[in-house]
Amino acid sequence: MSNRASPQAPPQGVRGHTEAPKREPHVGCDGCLARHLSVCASLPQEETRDLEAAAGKLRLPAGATLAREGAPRREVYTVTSGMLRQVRVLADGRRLVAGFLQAGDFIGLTGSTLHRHTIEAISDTALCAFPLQGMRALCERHPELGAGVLDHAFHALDASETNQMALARMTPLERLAGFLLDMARRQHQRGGEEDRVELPMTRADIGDHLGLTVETVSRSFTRLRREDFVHFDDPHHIELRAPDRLRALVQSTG
Amino acid sequence: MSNRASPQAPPQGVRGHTEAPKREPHVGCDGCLARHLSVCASLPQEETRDLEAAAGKLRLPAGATLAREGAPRREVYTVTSGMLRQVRVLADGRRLVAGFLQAGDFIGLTGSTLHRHTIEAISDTALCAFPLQGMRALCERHPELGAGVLDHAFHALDASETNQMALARMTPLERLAGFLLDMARRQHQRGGEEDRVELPMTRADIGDHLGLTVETVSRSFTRLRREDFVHFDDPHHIELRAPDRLRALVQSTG
DNA sequence: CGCCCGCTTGAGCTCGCTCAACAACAGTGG
DNA sequence: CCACTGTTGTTGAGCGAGCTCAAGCGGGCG
Repeated sequence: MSNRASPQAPPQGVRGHTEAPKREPHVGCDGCLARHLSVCASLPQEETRDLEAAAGKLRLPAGATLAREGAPRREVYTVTSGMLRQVRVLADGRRLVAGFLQAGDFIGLTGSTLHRHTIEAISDTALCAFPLQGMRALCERHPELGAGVLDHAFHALDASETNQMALARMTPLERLAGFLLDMARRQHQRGGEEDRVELPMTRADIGDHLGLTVETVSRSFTRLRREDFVHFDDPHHIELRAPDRLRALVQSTG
Repeated sequence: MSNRASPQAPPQGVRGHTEAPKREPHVGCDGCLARHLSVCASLPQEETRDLEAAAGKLRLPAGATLAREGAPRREVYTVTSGMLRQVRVLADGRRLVAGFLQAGDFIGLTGSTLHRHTIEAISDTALCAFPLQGMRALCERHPELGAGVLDHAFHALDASETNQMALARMTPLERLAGFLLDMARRQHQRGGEEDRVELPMTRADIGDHLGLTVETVSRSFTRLRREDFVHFDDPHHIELRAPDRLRALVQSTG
């Protein structure tokens, strides 16, 4: 066996309690913080009426489960705030975190009628929900929307292959450095500070994303800190001290 | 360093000589062996005129390079016969084989104006080529075609994440077993025998796909053979002796 | 207050990598 | 025709990076 099976997350929620996801009517795309990042951006401002009509707003507390691997899909989502993880689990508990979803990210990049991941909120999260049916109709009426979905699929594919390279051929330190740079870039796009990364997920989540154990993730953080690549007191708020030196660590092909 | 850098393939071709790719006029989709598998299948038989008009036929000898990572993209392709590999390389030579392409597979699943992979023919290969421009026009005229591309992107994404799970959390034996089963399934869809797999690629290619060294791939084959999961004399023609026992090895979530 | 969870650190071991050798084979050139 | 060379696949021996096991610390929550 290559890796210890992570202890399964509790079947529901975290911190003992599980609030049910809260549904609210959609309030309009105009003030949406994620609009410029999401598939919705492929539609001009004036043509969001159709979207708004179909959309529902959804709030998930940290630890809540949005969807289970293998369960039927009824909706697609756009994340407006917070963070979620997409998880696949083997029968014996070995876990892969396929990705972390943030504002603007799209949930529903599959042709399957079933969910391909279990999707869990890491922090308190808000989403826009669109029924699958309505989505199909919307895409026919607004081809740009379909193009937007395709574009997100292409990006997801590229990210997935980049992570394959990390998993297949890079050292723990390189994987973690690459991960931090990627998260920093994405959070900077979303208005975060350039050299700060928020990591609300646990070290186990990061490990299951990078193909490492918790211990190796922790040790790699310690090494990055000791050599002054990063600084942190709280393990969930990382300051990148030398992004360029970090980039040199990852030495990609560009 | 996690892995030895594979010696770079010769810049052009293999076996000393490199024939230039041969271009021929497209002869029509009717007799195409890959039609039912490819994006072209999303168009009804009668509406292939447009496709045929735009298409060119391309033949590559084994070892030839179709595209280089980072080079500008001008066309998309559908594979009609043979096999190719999609490769990404780091500056120091560490290599990832992102996938093996066979009849019906689509080349061009990216929104980038540049190629995301170096693409090399493993065996003699035939492709249909469509200029990028024409493709856009075709997709607007036939929305089903765009949907077909989206569907291929979804499948590629799923395959990529399945491989991520293998790379992150599975043993060499499990990775190889999963790989053989996947190749067998795909070749069976294409009319191959159910329990035979053709592996024209080298052990190094398989290693760079599964995140292993040549030696470990070879040893894993030997183990599978010793325990009668597979049988082979020629390392490129594998007979699966007990697909069900192999599947049990891979114990997925379904 | 006590328990549990998450993070970190240490000690030791194992599995897959590194290094090395060899056989089989194909292509090359004398 | 055969010696020579380079490539591919296989196997062995040994090593070290990352995993396993174990312990401790701090914070949050009941």
